[in-house]
Amino acid sequence: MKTVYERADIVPLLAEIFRELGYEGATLSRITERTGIGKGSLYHFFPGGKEEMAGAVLADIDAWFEEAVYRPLRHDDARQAIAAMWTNVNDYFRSGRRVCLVGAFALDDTRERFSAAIGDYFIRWIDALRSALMRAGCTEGEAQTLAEEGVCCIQGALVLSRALRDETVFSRSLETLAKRLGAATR
Amino acid sequence: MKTVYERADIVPLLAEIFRELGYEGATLSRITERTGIGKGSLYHFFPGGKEEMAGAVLADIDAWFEEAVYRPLRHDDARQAIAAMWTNVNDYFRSGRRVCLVGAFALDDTRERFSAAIGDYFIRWIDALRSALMRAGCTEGEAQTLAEEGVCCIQGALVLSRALRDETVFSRSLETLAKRLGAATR
DNA sequence: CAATATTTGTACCGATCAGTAAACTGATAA
DNA sequence: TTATCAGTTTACTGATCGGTACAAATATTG
Repeated sequence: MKTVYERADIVPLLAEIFRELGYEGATLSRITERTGIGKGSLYHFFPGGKEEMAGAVLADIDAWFEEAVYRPLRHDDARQAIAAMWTNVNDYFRSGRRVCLVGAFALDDTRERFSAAIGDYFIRWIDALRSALMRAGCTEGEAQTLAEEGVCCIQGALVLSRALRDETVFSRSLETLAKRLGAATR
Repeated sequence: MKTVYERADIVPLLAEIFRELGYEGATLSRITERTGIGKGSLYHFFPGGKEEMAGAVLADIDAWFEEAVYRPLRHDDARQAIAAMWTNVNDYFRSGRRVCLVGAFALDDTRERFSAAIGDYFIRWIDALRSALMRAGCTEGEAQTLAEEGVCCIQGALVLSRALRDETVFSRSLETLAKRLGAATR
């Protein structure tokens, strides 16, 4: 019996492990242990080792957000895209049970390895949200402040709901946020 | 030449290392390398090893917040204590250049080791802030929401300002937050 | 001063780390 | 059938991991 993978199947598995254990905590042996994928296969797909694995995961996450969140915010109906963001984000982060890997990497030394990817992810999120807010009627300054605040609170809510082991904190924060941004665009 | 430490001198040094490298990233050899304190001394003061070191750091952090933030929020003049919180927190986190170790631990597997300490820290922060808000004139529900939101945004601002390498994000978030809580209490 | 207790430096332990090498498997296709 | 090739398994490397043992150095006390 021998299971055959391709790169695209492995990346989401790696993502979940990095999320749970962090970059330093995700050792090669724990990865093989949790996925059943041997070192040989891992190094076959990611010759650059752990760093390339994490890089691929970050790129995958970025691509998902680009398509599901940023692009709609930039190009679709503004109010609709913002509303979709709340539900997409709540689903994606599993009501706070799942962590934002980009945010987690930003907090420790791992930031130095992936500085560009981490900065980009948040810059583009804030920019996209600001764009939607302006199209929905905010001034540029107001939109910038609210966009920053929105992304900021999402990250904080992930920390807080995990710390308190209370997923209602996350969903509740999103609702409060949705109301505030909604009030500013009508 | 031989330097002699006591436990109380070592804990803040450890704190800075755990902050920068995270729990898994803070290896014994990196600790001795950055502090100049040998393994012999470390295990003399912390027989429980790395886990006891991190525990001592968390207790130290908790004690600082209890005295500088929570107690004033619970017992001193409410408006004054809240105002002091913003400046204390901004200084403590060095305008976002320094990370909240408790929040960082909450994001990965390290949470399992220090679950109680992590939960307590945030519970008590939120409770203390809610107490002050109520004494300043908020209803209980309003105070609870605002307190949660305050702590939540501080954590998010730390993530965001580190990710963007922009400390103005942190200070700006605190100002926005201060205004919102100020408006709710007059 | 001498005796005792505390603190530190060094050498070491087995386990695990990231990474390498190469034999092996199974499918595709000439 | 045979050659090729992507992918897997296994065994291995040297380095580093957290932790221990203990003697040397220093403080403290008598």
